[in-house]
Amino acid sequence: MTTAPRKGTRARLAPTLEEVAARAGVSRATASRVLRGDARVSERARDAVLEAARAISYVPNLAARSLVTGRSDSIAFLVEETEERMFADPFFLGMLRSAQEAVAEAGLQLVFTVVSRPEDQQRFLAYAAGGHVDGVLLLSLHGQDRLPQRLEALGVPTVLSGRPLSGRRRLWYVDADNAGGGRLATAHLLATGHRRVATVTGPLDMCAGQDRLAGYRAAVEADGRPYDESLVSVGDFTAAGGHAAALSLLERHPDVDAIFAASDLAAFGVVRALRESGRVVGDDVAVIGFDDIPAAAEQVPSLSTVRQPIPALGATMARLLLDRIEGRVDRPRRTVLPVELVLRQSA
Amino acid sequence: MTTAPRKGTRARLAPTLEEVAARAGVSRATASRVLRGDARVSERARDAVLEAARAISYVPNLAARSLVTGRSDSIAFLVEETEERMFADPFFLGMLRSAQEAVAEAGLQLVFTVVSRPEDQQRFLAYAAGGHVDGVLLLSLHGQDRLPQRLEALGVPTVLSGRPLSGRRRLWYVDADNAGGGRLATAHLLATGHRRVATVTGPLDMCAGQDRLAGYRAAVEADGRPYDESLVSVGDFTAAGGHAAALSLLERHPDVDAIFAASDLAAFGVVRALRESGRVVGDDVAVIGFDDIPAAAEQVPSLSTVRQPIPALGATMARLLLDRIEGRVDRPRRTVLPVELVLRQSA
DNA sequence: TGCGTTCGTGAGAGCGCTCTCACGGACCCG
DNA sequence: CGGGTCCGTGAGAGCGCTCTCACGAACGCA
Repeated sequence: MTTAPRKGTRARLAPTLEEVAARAGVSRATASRVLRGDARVSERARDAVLEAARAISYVPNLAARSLVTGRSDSIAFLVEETEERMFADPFFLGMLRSAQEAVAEAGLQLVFTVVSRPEDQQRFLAYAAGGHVDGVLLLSLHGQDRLPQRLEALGVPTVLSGRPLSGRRRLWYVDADNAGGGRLATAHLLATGHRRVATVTGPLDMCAGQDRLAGYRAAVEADGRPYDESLVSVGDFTAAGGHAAALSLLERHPDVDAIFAASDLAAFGVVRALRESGRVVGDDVAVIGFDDIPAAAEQVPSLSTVRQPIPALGATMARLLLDRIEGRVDRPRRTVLPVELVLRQSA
Repeated sequence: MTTAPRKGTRARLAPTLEEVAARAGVSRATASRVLRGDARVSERARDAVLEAARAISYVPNLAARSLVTGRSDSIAFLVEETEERMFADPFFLGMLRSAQEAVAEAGLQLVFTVVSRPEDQQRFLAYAAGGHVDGVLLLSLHGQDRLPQRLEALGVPTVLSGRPLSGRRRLWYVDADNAGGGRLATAHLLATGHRRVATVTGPLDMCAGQDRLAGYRAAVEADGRPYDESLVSVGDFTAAGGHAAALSLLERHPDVDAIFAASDLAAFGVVRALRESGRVVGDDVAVIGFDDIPAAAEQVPSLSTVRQPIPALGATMARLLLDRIEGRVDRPRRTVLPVELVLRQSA
């Protein structure tokens, strides 16, 4: 096992189906049928093949299989963020978990890839289009990134997390009702007597950021107020971004009495800024976040927030992609899942 | 593009090398040479092939290539933890980042897989042994888990993060000097006048947990004191585990004046327990952690800790695996990287 | 001028599997 | 008892690529 492998060959010559078949005294075709679980095989042949395969530790060569079937039986979970941001945001964790479960249940392998630099994108494209995966679950799409279009053009089925900003004609996606959530949160703040309701947005090159802001604006205007841009401070879904955005907001409007933050992490940053300025969260200033990550309930004071159905989002993405790969669905489908306002101490 | 694909076929028939060659007016062999960057091709042929490939958006079928070369040009980064624990621990983040960079630099694709349930392990084994990856970087090996042995037996080169507890004969690994780190931290606590120096360990089914404890013990005995098991409280590298372990420790030994925690996350839990019991960290009780994750420096008070060279660990693992795959190294190699004591406010 | 050496190229085998097709035997029905 | 249907099986093609080998042209040197 530890003899130097010649370049380009496996260290150990792997047993082939041919050898299994010979050992079991059947043809390659029959051995293949048994190992793929085809029903029309006699019990005698089945036992012989399974025993032979076990005896020589046979593992099918997936490249050879893939070359014939055109399938790899694996799915990519692709996150276009730096590793740092991905690990910092429990949203990705929840999505990964639920997608992983759904994909595993279908008997496929989920491989997780993070693309943080432009050259990574090119390599991933060749990897996916080269047939290493049957489809891609793509998270965290920014701005005018054409990766989904390029994947689709190369024949790689792709399902996005979140509505893309552009080129949405033929793209498949699963999204939460971001605008509805923004409206819900803002309307609640207005209805509970707050007069100066501000918002710390997400990145505005992402649809989720835009939509949550649009929801805020809709709620403000539905309340018969003018939309005041100075009450809007742009963040980026991170705690640090939320903190900075809140500071600039407090400078412009020291009398702000409620803030809708476009993510829970941003809300944590907002809360820190408020506390540093001597304000009491939930009393002087109400705060509502977005996502309902587990940490939201554990904050002091606990964070009111708009709950995204993260497990359902991941599972729905995975199932939609699998249905598409199997040819059970053939026209681009977009799913929008409802959100829910969760009231705690901060509002 | 959106016509229903027949089961088992790609939605769009991908262009083949044959078509590129025909379009460029050369043979398949020459086209292949150009696309793989083989030097011995005339400029005229090269240009024609590249132009033809571009024109029809040719992407090589990696399954076909892999069938011939026996290589997939991708590496698995495998974490045997639940998704939650993996995301909660910045150690994995740092390892992923540095491994990803080293692998990308060599032109290979890194795929990241998390195995949290026993059935996942079986699927991964078939995936890896089936030739989808050329090697595996395996993190977070617990107890008697035989996965590395099984991978090696199936011909999949594997490099471990951390020395395995058993079957270490033929296994390759990269580790930090855990025992040395434990000794360093404990010796410092003893040298600075602390009289009741306790430890909150990691999981004792992992070598890192055992070794850091062994380092603690060695330092205690080197100081001429008896090794007192009641000063040892078993944790699991998590903050919650550290908190619980510290509570039970404080119950047994209210007069403890220094604690060596086997991970920074555990140290955070210890600090919280101390604070809850009214003790002042760094004053009443000194605390030293292990890892030096970024959050350690940001705590109040900032956490003294044993710094693991996380970027070097990940990069070394990746390079060792790549060297092995290329046949540049052929005998099992184990690398142990030095650690360093970083003193801050907590000790 | 003749022979060896390089260089660029193409023909063709074959990687390990799946899948279609054809075939023989067992079975059922009229 | 003959003609159908089924059922289990094997032969063989071929997926798209890489790589070895052989060949002719161009070049160097004696």
